[in-house]
Amino acid sequence: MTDSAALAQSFDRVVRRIEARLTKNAAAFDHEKVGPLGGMVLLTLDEIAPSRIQVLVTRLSRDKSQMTRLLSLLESKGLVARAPCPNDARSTLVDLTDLGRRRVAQLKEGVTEAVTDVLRPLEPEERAALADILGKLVTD
Amino acid sequence: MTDSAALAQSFDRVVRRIEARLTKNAAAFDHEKVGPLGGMVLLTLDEIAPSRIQVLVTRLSRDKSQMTRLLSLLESKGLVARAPCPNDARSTLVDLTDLGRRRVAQLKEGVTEAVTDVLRPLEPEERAALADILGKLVTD
DNA sequence: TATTGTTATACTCTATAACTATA
DNA sequence: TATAGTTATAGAGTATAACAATA
Repeated sequence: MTDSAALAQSFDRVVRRIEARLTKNAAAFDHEKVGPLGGMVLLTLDEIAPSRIQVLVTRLSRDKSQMTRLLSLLESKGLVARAPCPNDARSTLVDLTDLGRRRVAQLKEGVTEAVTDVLRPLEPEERAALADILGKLVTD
Repeated sequence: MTDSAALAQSFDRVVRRIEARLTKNAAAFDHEKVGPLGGMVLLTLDEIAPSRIQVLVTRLSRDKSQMTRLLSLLESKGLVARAPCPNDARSTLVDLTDLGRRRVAQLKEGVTEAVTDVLRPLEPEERAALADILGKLVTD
């Protein structure tokens, strides 16, 4: 049988290793000091912007109040911009600014380096399998 | 090619989903209110106790000061016990108490339920492959 | 009534540095 | 000198509830 609790521990350990490496080298790529969560939001926006805030909340499984605060921070640093949603006056659209796009590129380099480092023990096929399997878990 | 940044995002999303589910149902299994990190430490001790603190620090990739604080909390709740290491007077051995062992059992049920829920989209072989791959990343 | 987003508050987790004791 | 563990502090992340505006 596959022990789910053991799986949770493995997930935690792998993610913590990645986070620790990212934090250690943050000065090299997190020039605006957006932090781990800020980085995730920027990377996500790079894929799906412009995006409604609620979409970010659901996709990243974070609290909406947290997303509000974080977006205000990113906006104050000139990395993202909020605009009213034309289809629904309750909603707000968030998009990357030009500066935001440049920072995302730098962010990606740092993240790629950390992840590559942690995944080094894997064969290319295993890496591909991992990407495939994780992809199936976050389809939406 | 396999995009490492995308992989990091998938990891984050999967782990956050698990964490969110765990938090939501915490009242059902986290009777001592040890929190997510406290749960991880207890699950780890269930596998490798008695263990030196430094081993926990390395294995979980957490800061040693954080581990000190957390262990003091767990000790105050009667879940773990510290004892001097006979081989090295600088070190401290941590072990689960009987109460700690009982709590771990309950914890495992809650974690198993959350992880099983999140991994439901996977076929059994994919689940096994995931466990295998993650296992290769945390060998030590 | 339900949803979107904001504000406020309390709690948990993390990073860093300084310190003591032992190897 | 180096390692194990502790203490202290600041910063980042998270959960919860209450609120205003719109659907």
